[in-house]
Amino acid sequence: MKVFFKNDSSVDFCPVRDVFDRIGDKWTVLVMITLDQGESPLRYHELQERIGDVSQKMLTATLKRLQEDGLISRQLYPEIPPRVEYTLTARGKSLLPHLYRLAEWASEHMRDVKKV
Amino acid sequence: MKVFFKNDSSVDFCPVRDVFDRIGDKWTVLVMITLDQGESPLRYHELQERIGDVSQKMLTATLKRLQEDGLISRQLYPEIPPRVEYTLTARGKSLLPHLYRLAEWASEHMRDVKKV
DNA sequence: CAAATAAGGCACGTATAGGTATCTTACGCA
DNA sequence: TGCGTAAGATACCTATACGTGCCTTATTTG
Repeated sequence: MKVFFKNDSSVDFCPVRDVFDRIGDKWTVLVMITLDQGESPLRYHELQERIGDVSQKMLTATLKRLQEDGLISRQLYPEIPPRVEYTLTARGKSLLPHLYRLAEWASEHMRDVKKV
Repeated sequence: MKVFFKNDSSVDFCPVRDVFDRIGDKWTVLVMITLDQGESPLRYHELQERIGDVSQKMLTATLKRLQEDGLISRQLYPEIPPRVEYTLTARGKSLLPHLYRLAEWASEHMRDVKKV
């Protein structure tokens, strides 16, 4: 498998690098898992409350980017006040098992590993 | 499975958050995979060349942290000039399959996902 | 008429991750 | 006598990820 080298002559196609550049930020994975654990669609403020310590600015930015990438979908109900519901797309769901496996690994090993 | 909430009353134990805080930086995963793909121990400069665009400062810092966390081991041969070899530990190796699965997912999906 | 409500937008400030450039050590070799 | 070599250390600088605080909109309710 071709995994990552930037200086690999043939490519600027480096899966490992790409995926960690994309989801390695502070909130993306958390938002995806929160959506997965909620009973399907979650509204903006529900997400904010469940995650707890995410700022409004970062939650907005994270949701926007996830949507642009086709990992979540955004449904706007033009009521007053507005209602917006977020759901994982099929592509988003397809990523989750891998994240959970990492979480399992972490459960078993992170206690011994230095906290950030 | 308890995955992540910081405001979960019982814990400051949030596997997903922990593991991404730890390996979500720019170089950690790359170093681990480079070690895995090399024929076992790799020397400092070999790592630097294979990765290609890592700075000396960041490679040193990344290796040091990986070693502190028991994910790689460092063998110093006190010759002149010095020789240092890095290897994955058992714990380090146990993390790799999960990283490869993420890479596979990325191979299939990242082309459609916006690049950083 | 004022307040509340949901989902943000926007300006500003800071902390830190990461890059660059220079220095060190101890020896063999020309 | 001075250069090359491997593995870093250290000081300095910058870019950006992230946080904070205030503003907006359109309607309903007291």
